[in-house]
Amino acid sequence: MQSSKSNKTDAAQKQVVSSAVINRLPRYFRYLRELLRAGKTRISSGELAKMMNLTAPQIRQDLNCFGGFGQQGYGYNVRYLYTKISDILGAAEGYRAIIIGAGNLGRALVRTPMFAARGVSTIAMFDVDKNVIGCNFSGVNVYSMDELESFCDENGVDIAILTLPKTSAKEVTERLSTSCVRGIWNFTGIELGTYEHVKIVNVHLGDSLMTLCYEIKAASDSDDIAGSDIDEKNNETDGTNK
Amino acid sequence: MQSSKSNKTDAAQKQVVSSAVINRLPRYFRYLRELLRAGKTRISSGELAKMMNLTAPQIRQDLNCFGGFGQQGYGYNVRYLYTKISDILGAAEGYRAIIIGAGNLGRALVRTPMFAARGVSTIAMFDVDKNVIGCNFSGVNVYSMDELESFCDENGVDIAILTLPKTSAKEVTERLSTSCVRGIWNFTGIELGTYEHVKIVNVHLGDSLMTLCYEIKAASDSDDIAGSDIDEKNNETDGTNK
DNA sequence: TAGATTGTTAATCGATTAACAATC
DNA sequence: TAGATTGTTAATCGATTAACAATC
Repeated sequence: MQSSKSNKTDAAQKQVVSSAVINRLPRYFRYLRELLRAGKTRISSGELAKMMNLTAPQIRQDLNCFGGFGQQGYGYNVRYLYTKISDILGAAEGYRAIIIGAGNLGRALVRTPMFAARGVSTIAMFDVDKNVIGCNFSGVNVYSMDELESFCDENGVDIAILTLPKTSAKEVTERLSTSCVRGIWNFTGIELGTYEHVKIVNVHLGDSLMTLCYEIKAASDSDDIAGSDIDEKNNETDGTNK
Repeated sequence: MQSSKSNKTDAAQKQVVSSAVINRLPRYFRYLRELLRAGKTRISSGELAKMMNLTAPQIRQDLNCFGGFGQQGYGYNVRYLYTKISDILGAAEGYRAIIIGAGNLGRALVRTPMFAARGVSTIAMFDVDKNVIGCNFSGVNVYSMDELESFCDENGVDIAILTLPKTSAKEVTERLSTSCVRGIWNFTGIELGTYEHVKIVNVHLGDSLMTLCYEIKAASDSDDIAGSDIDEKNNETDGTNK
């Protein structure tokens, strides 16, 4: 059923893929999973574009950065495309993650199915609080921070999730930078600097909150100016945080 | 000390400000707050550009969408610029927020200084669990979901923060859509649809996690290809989630 | 075959960067 | 005044959209 022709994912990518494209991939992943769940087997770029508030040629351009995943006259096979996008995003790598900071945020995260859905397994939590060390949340044990390095070495940890107080974030990052950890998912809100062997992705919840405040303000501002349509065009976004 | 000349924030903006610019504003806000904290009184576009991994003309262009905040030969007054950006983003509006869902995530959020730093006050939490209703977290009371509409009406709630299970998200959103609430900050990971009078900003933590997975994978891929510098250029970002 | 829809090139649009006159 | 740095226009670059031939 699937085109056996030129599959560019196996070969090196033609050119550097722009970050505009990369940033859309997790959204494709999300919508495709939803389609899969809904039992849809095929989809055209036009249909998907309508769902996602994009244009059909944009979707075709994006996907063609990685390979010819569709079929002329047919469209895209949902399951096939989903697995391809998963591969591109590294969801098939089976990354192992630890959560550093077993407070409310850490506990909230460990319970979500988000990790499993993306091929990431949360194998441990760490904390400094003796009352929390030894506890178990959703089947994940809390270890002492003293065991951080040895645990990482022994278990081949790929990702560290920082849900600890700002004050100790920098110090912990330094410790991680010399471990086998390859990525840090940073919820502390502070900048951690750059490290050669560790990728850092920051979650700036405050930025997101401010975006909401801005949109509320902009909406009421344009209400005030009777007949004005300033910024109304922004309303046609789907509210996704870019 | 400050230029008394053309201040465009008071008047209507010349033209629609692009979303590329809007999305950078919370970052400016963050860096300026940091500069303020560090006691810096003035900064040039060049200095700020270096800090933020942008270019100087880009910063000047961005800021000039809203007004002439700087002074030739001097640069920008940090405090003045900070208050201007705050105003543009609506941090001076004094928005009132409620947190719907007093689980771990809700409790983690209510404790952060994020809200106060952005002029938002969290005035209540809501939950369906009788064991949680009546509790108090960081000085914020948990109310029954039955009281949602009446509380919003009586207290002029602007923002609802959804930290409840996916399953009830849609129903609660419907209820909110006919209230005075003007913005929803959605942590549930599902799409809530669009409403005429309510702005929705989604926090897709899963997307952010996938970005990290992609970067880890891309880094190890380019290691594999000896001598190749594919995608290495992406390393010069500051890791900020766009 | 006819219809549909992709993959891909060319055209357009928008955002970033360069340059420089204005001016503090 | 001289030096510095903004505000702003013009040039470049990159991303999106339009168009269409290829082909399932």
